[in-house]
Amino acid sequence: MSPRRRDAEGTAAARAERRAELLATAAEVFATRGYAATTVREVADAAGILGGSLYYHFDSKESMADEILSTFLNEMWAAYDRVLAADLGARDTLTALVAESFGCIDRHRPAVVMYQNESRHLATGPRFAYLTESRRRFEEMWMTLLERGVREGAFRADLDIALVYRFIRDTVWVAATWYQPGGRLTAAQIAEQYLAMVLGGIQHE
Amino acid sequence: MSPRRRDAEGTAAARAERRAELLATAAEVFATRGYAATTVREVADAAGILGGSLYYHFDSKESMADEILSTFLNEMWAAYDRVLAADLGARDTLTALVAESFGCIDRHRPAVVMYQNESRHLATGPRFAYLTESRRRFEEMWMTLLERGVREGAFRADLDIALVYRFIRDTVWVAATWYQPGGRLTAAQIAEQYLAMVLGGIQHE
DNA sequence: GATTCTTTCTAACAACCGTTTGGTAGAGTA
DNA sequence: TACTCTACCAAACGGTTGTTAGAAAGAATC
Repeated sequence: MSPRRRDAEGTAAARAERRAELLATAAEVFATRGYAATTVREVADAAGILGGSLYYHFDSKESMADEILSTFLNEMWAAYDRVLAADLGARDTLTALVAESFGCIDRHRPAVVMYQNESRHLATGPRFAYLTESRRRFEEMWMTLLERGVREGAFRADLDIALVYRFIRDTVWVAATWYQPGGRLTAAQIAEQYLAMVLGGIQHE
Repeated sequence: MSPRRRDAEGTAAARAERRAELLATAAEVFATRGYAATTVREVADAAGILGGSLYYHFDSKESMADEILSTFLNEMWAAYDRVLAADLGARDTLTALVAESFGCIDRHRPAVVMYQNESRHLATGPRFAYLTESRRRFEEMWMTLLERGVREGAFRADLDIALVYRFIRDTVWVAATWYQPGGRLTAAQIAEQYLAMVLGGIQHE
């Protein structure tokens, strides 16, 4: 490994770090003000630079959203795949998936908020086709799990599976809009309470 | 009542009807494409007129959003107030509130979607202060109900009330994003399934 | 049939948007 | 000290935005 090579790697690493820094800032602003309503000048402001300077690091505003969302989704699916590979029973799989989901919210809160609010509009463009594909795979995974759970006798058979799927999906992810890392409850505690609710209901027996 | 007066009332009614028509169109477009991302020309297109013509009926794009949201919230609170006035037990009150909520989604789906997606950003302006007030009152109502339910022994006491509140709030309203009037399930059927899940849980006993 | 009133169109406006271009300060290298 | 490269600034660009003013078409009224 030549010195020239090491330098190139050093600057590449520094560059990637700055990118990640700017993306974190952008995600925060996009999440709080909304992607369409946010100007690149506002993102730059929050990062302490001028609007045009962002274009040294990124091709476009859209490519920022792209990188934010795809990074989050890749990590999410890596976590999900680990759970699925463990090959647990339906109930334990659901528990683990929910726990991982709240973990994702903890680590990628602004990205999850963006996904919730903007994915439907963004997904129309070909660049964001992976959003639609992720959504499809997500639904397939959960529906298969819920059907298996009913077959195994772990879940109630008198509920509409498609409805249960939507309820679980929505409640889990919408938590990103109010969750505060470092708040009263940790992501793990919220996951625990959430599971107690979803599995057992809120009614006193 | 003079003829002149009757005419004035007639045109005022026709005018209000046209307003409502345009607002329904606007709400639909705002809901599907997002408020900030939607141009007034797109709204006008959907209504079959030109962009500038909208300003004969409305002061601004913002005032359209205002009228859409306040109309929905007024009707929602009227329904909620009827439920609260009936003075039922905690469990029946919750059931009735959830049913009314899905009824609101059925009648005001685009407005509910808008409220979900945009209220946070809009509420920063003084014109939309009622959004914040409605949110506060909504939380107060639900928290009071849940606390009463625990006291009465209707609801489990081992759950975090604030979390249960958010859980119920979010799942109910987020249904507006996928609910289709005239679809496989009616609003009442969804409410029924939803209540079965929230009250009893999805786990087989 | 002339007049008025209602609703829409035509045509623009200033402001703002995402983006580009060319320059520059400063650190690293020789 | 001279050169290079990185990260940013300064200033502008064409296009789009919400919005406005005046004209025009058509129905209602007299």
